[in-house]
Amino acid sequence: MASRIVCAVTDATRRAPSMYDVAARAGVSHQTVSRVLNGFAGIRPETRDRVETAIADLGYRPNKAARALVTSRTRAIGVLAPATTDFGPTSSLHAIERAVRDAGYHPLITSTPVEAEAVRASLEFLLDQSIEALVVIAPYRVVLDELRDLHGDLPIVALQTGEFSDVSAAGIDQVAGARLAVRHLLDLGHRGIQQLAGPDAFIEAAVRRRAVDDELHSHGIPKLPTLTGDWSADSGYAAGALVDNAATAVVCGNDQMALGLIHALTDLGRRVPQGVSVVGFDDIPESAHSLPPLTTVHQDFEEVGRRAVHALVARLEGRDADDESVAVTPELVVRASTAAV
Amino acid sequence: MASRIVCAVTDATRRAPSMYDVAARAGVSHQTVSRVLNGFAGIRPETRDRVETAIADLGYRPNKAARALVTSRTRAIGVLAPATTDFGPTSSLHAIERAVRDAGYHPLITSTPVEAEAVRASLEFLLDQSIEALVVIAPYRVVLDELRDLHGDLPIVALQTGEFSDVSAAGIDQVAGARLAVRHLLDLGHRGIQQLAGPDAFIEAAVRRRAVDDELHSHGIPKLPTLTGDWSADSGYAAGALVDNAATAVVCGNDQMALGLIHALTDLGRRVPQGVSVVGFDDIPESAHSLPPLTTVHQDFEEVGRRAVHALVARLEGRDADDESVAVTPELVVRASTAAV
DNA sequence: ATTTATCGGGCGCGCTCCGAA
DNA sequence: ATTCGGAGCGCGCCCGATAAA
Repeated sequence: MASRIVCAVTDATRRAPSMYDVAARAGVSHQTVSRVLNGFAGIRPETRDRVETAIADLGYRPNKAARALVTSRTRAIGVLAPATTDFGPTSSLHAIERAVRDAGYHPLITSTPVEAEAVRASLEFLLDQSIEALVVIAPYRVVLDELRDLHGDLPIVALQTGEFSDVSAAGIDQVAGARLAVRHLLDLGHRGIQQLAGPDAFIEAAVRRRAVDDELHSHGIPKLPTLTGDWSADSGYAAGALVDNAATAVVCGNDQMALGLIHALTDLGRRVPQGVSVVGFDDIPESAHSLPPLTTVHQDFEEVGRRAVHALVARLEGRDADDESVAVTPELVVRASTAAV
Repeated sequence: MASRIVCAVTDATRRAPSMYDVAARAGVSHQTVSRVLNGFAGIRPETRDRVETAIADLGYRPNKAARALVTSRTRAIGVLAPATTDFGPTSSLHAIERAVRDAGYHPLITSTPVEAEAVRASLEFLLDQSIEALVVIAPYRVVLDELRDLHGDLPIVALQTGEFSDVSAAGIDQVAGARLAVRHLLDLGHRGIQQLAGPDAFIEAAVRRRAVDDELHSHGIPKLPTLTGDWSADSGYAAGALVDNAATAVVCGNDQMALGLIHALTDLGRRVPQGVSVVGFDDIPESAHSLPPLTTVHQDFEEVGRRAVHALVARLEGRDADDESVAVTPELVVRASTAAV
């Protein structure tokens, strides 16, 4: 009893109020408080009122840790996001966080540098927080490799993984995108079509690269050496010097590289689109206002994020996901960086 | 006893192992397990080994909820980030998350649409998770308004708030940035300098706008009507039609608007920089490769994030923050969108 | 006997669930 | 029809126990 009193005094140093404090103030038992908190039926309105005002008066907030402990549920869904400022992953991230929240779960986001070590650490962290599921924005091979070793019973969904199939995935239909870009160039009469691809460490880059090659090949277009960048505008600029003389068009793995490429081409005295047509991939917001405005393959990253979460939550709640792997169809946005040959 | 057994059977359906399971397997008490877990001294190496292999064998992970419950500490730091794909906030976000983690805390990120309702909801969420501190990427007035009503004893730091002073803040020295931009133009001989500012709802936009005005005024430059955009390249494009005929230079509130503006100007037959010089703000990665490459005020968003976290953690741990409000100095990056008049 | 190293038992954190009043 | 008491979730802390020196 003495300790109780001491405790009450110590409380002056602002300990968070507990259920019992609320109960005491409302003149009910802790159980009744719990009931109104969790919206159970069978509470007399008057009692409910008393409890609710007590809650308000005390500024009481249920302790999530205690709840998680007893229910052994956290309702937390981990999100592993690459620590980049790229438009794609970032758009997806916001959409994911939104969708997770809307589904009644708590997103637990980790932004992770793209190296095995860091990915592993982030995964560890998320596991430590006892997440109930995981969504991975995983354009990188490294990330997927780490995922493989994961504890088996954690529902996982991955985004933008190309055709990777060990875990359920959502992404853009890269083959369709590549087709869109190439056909557009073909329609314009181009035959000297070169590719500036993203780094192979990105699964989507590889898929995209192959899809472009295939499409080119199936139309009997002779293959020019494939250029490779690292997604950055700088690398696109560097690639500019290597564009084949026979090329009248270049299809780029993303918009940033396309922008850099156009810059380089211009510096080199080759005009876009008069001399060389350039098509990008992604449709970042700046692309509409580059000079010339960039023709590109639009991808709805937010939609990808949303669908991924829906599939995951469906699985989590036992509902059958309509489809394990969801592919969002890209769209070609024709602007001024491409012209008839 | 019977229930115990039922429980043990039920365990086959994979309940996470507890400390007691580890203890049993290692032939020690739970207390000893706790000790090795928390790196206490006074454990015989041999005992420690036994415990550690038991942990590994079982794949045991301490239950954070239980720990949080008993220590009444979460080591979680909330991060309120705007749900945009803008370069600035995004860079800061990653830097913050990194810094928080490095300081031994857990970042709890919420990305939040920029409206009072959503901000309030995010704040509620974070508070519910009993975070120990909060870092807010708060370029918006709405966000700061919500912050005011917050429970008093939560350490808070805000980023990119202009000169806001109710909470401790970190940001770029906007006045210095504005000065850099204006002086550069002045040095180039410009006298007809117009401003394309960001929306007033963003504190930094307002600060920046006033700083530019002040600088212009103090040099006796006549004021041309200030244009306003919403940060987007589209709004910059729209503003292009409104550029004053007397203007030989425009200083823009960010790079995206500058890009849009240049696009519009070009469409309108005014060349950049020959006809009009344009300077941006931020130095987003694309700016180096726009045509013409953009002269802009570089801001180190990551540094801002890092410093904010350092200040916060210092406060959290009782160490005196060296300085309550930290300002990072911006740099002018001269490229090709500005030229002598 | 008195210290020193090593270990264990019990209590309670705030909550939800179960059975009883 | 409402409300209450008690048990226990997994863990850390306080204190006491044991063996070693």
